[in-house]
Amino acid sequence: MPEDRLSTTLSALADPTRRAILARLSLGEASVGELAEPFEMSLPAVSKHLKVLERAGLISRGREAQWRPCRLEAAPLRDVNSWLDSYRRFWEEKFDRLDAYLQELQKVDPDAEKN
Amino acid sequence: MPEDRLSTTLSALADPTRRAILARLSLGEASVGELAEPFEMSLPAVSKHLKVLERAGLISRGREAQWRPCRLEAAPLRDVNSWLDSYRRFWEEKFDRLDAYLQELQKVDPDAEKN
DNA sequence: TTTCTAAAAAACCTTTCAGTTAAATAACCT
DNA sequence: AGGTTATTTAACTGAAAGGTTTTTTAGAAA
Repeated sequence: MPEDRLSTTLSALADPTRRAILARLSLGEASVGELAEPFEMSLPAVSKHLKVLERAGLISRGREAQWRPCRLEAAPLRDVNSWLDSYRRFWEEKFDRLDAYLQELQKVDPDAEKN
Repeated sequence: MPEDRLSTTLSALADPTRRAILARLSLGEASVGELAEPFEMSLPAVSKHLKVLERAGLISRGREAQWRPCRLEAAPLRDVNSWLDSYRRFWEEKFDRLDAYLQELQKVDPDAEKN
């Protein structure tokens, strides 16, 4: 159902195993077996996770003999980042307000932290 | 089973209806009915989406008479942004390579764009 | 050719998800 | 009290997610 690209990307990222795989791939190419090694999970399960990542364009796969080395493809992450950008001001604003509040506290009772 | 925060956030965001709700809330507080209005979807369905967003900490809800106004809470988005940060160099690197390629093209055939 | 290894596909199971309709809550307004 | 409005809860459905084991495919090596 989530036919739009951003939904596909985000739901691919919404799984800790898949994020761990991406983290591993950020260190360099790896085969399916190498990627599966840290997980207490069958190989086909990892293979499925890789297919999800591939469908989302987050990885690509080559062929070398009987291995299919995976590599990270960051373009969809950039798209997530762009989407996030339109909300950046909200968390920055929040921080500013907290900052202002803390300054206000200091003004009213500069020695509060000593108690 | 104890789902990590980032996974909860990302899977909440992986739905276009929920992202549309957040986009609406970025314009200001709104009641459930107001939020539901643009969608061809029953009200309980929207109510469920709101519960998902609330569980993810992406919205908070007040009480005003029979209305429950929702407002955007951006902190989890900041966390997504932080996570993304460690991958930023990958898409920027990619861009650099494209840039280098384009410069190479110009060097080899400086008049290509005139054709 | 046979055999080993890497990976994917198939078939299946269970849980979660996104939606529905119908009923319950809660606060306001006569 | 009784009725209207806003929202949630309950009960149900169908489809998708995430895992399993078993079977295929593909290439390397013997």
